[in-house]
Amino acid sequence: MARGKLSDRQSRMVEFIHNFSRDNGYPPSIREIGEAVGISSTSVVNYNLNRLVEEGILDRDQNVSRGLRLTEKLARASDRLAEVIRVPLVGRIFASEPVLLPSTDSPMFGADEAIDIARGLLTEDDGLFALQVKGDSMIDAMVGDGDIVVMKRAPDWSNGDMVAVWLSDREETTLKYIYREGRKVRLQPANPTMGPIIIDDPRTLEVQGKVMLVVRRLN
Amino acid sequence: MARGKLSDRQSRMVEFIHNFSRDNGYPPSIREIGEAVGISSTSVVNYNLNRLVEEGILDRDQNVSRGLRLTEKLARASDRLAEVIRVPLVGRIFASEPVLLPSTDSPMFGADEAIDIARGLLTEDDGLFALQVKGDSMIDAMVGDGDIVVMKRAPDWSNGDMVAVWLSDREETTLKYIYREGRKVRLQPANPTMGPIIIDDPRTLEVQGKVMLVVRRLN
DNA sequence: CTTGACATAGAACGGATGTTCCGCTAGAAT
DNA sequence: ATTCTAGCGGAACATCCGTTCTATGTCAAG
Repeated sequence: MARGKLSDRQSRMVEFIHNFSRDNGYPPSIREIGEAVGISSTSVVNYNLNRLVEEGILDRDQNVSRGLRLTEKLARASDRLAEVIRVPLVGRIFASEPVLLPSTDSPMFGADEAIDIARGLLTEDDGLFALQVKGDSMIDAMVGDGDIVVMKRAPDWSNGDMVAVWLSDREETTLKYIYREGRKVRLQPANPTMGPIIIDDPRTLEVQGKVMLVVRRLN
Repeated sequence: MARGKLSDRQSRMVEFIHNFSRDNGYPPSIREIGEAVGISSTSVVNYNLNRLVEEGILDRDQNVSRGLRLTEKLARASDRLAEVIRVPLVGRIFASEPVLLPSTDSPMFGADEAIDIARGLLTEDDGLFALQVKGDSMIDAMVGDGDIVVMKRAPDWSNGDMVAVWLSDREETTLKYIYREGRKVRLQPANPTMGPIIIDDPRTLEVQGKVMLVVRRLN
């Protein structure tokens, strides 16, 4: 798509059409577009609309009032199916306690809160749950107080995953990158200035979930 | 919704309006509705449309061609569009360079890439843009390499906001909580183990955006 | 039976809307 | 200098479209 070539007028037209359609439920007329972007002549609006059609940004229906719609990325409802995944917010995560895992059978049940995640941010959509971090104990994973961690129930992990682990001998939950190294396991903090933890006995380690996403809301 | 009271005609009208809007991107005209449901008279269509308005199923704009839209759940278009906000991903953010701000006029359409954010995660939806962090220089803000920062164009900030600032004397971009303290400005790292930076001369400080959201994708 | 509310049909009116044609200007190409 | 093209403005036109008015039929309540 050769879209860097839009003139200032054309950009404003596209933006106006988008906003108008969103606000009113139907597209603007040629004269409404003209008034919005400061064009007195309907023929000029018509001319630029046809340019936008050539650019592939717009579709038009001839001889139909308001017969235009934006294409592609600003597309309409039909393309927007299942764009949002609702992930249940099942609890909080402390350093001092194991992760409270949701019951396997009905993940949505019992959670009164949930968080919406756009589908494009996730590679999978099954077995997901979210936890809110409490306290500053996960700072070495660059995860702070109040951050939301979206995890996937993943009994079997693979090298390089960031996981939530419960270390039974230390009685501690942490978020680390995990690597298998022979019989041992290496837990690597996300903060590159910090050193790894080597777990000699893998039985003291329980992987409770694979971190898929971290979200921090401000204000 | 008290829709058991709808006549057969009115039900078909609602269904047709819904399908037509979905297929064409704009609502049907009165005559198109009439033809679809087998009504020869425009006044009868108009009459039944007004009935649907009374039922709360339809909204109409007077004297506007195709000036109607379905309300409630049938209004897929407006609902779905509101669920996801597409934020343009306008560039990357380094410690060593000022933030590349999007052109003020139409931020939506210059960027080739974009990131979807569920509406519930954001409190506002205007003037947003996203930057991908490059490098580990923002680790004191608990923001790592590859993280995506959603910002709002905000020339005027208020105490406690996390902002992206360009420090002209240090030639450095950082993410910090910002507080006005008399004539000075205090920049507080998100990491509580680190101390603040005090800026004596606010003219060496340029607030380039207010951070609304930080997203970290793993795998 | 009469009345009145409701639903429908048809026609006409006026405004809204897309289309087309003509003329003008600025700038690049020849 | 001349030609060509892209872009713009204005006006006229035919049609699309919402609105309104009148007339007709149905049906239940009085």
